[in-house]
Amino acid sequence: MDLTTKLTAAAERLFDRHGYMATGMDRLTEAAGMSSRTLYKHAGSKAQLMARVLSERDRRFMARLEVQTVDALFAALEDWVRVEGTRGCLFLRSRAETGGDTPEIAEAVAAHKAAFHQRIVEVVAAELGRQDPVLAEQVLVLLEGATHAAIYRGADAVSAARAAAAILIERAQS
Amino acid sequence: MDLTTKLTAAAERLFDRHGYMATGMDRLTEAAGMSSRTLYKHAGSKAQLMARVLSERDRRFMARLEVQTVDALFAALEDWVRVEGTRGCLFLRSRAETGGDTPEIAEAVAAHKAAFHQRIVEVVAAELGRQDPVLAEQVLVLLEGATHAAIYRGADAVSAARAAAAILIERAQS
DNA sequence: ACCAATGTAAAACGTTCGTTTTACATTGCA
DNA sequence: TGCAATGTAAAACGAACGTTTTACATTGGT
Repeated sequence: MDLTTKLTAAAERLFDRHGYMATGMDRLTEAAGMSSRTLYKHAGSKAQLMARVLSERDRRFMARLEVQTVDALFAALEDWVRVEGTRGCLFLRSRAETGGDTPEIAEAVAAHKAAFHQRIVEVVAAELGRQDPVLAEQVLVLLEGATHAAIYRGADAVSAARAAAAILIERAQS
Repeated sequence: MDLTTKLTAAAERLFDRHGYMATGMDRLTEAAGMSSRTLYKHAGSKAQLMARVLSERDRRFMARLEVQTVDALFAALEDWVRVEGTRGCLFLRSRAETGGDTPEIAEAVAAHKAAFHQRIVEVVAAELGRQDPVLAEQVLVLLEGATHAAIYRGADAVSAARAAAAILIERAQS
């Protein structure tokens, strides 16, 4: 495996499980199995490393949302939390940890959330055959809520959100 | 104003705006307007201070949720974000920042989220005249989702969630 | 009048932070 | 053959971390 890939994977794991600020670079060199010299050659800085973790995560997450129906969005989220666990949204968390004061991170988060919103708008439009910005906002709230409620309510939160979305969609179709 | 109160208020402001880990104790002494000796007499430690911030916030937040209807829960959240801003849930954020490894914080968060869930169950039961655990879970997801979506979608997220909840309630009543 | 409590100001504690540097080994290509 | 690139190991950088301590001022109650 490529060293940059190995580093990014190790960083994502540690930042996600223990927090961005709480993870020191020495713990990262150990987890990535490389010297700090090599780490900095590939990472640039801690903030740049986090930004790369986020854009990599955006790629993986958004790939799962390439679906045709709203219900499939929630099915995709169910798969995601089964694989990744329920620790909330790494994007919002990393931005909050840094108070929005780290440009690389703030930009990666803004890009992801814009894409996320756009995808939902598209899927809702495809399912209804027309634009419905309010319904899209409600689906976004349900997805965001499922992600964060699952932290302490478990996977039931996701299936409850899924059922709620089905009701809202059905109502909007008739 | 009491020194302990002043300290707790200053700590809540800084922890919420800049993050728990990112806020140093020197910034806290300056914001609270007291020496570090006095600060530590009242705070105990940084983690204990955060725990006190959280239980104080729990008191203020839960007081606003002493309502009779689900719609009033969302009205209360609208008021809350108008006053406190949209930076997400400080409880979930502080637990994530510490990886759940700081017992005082983890316990304060668990206590708050249990009370939050319980309150929703009660309000849903009062409105329907019967228990409905799934609907309660959906309302919880909508409240949690509104809180987090509002970070980047603004207050519209809360009113969208409010409208969605109204539909779910209406459907459950008939 | 005095003692105990409570506060300030500031230095110091040892540790850890993110990052850079020094010195050296390995490897792949011209 | 040899040089440039890429890696390791480890020490060092100054700054900042959470916390404690030293020395001193103010104040309120018996």
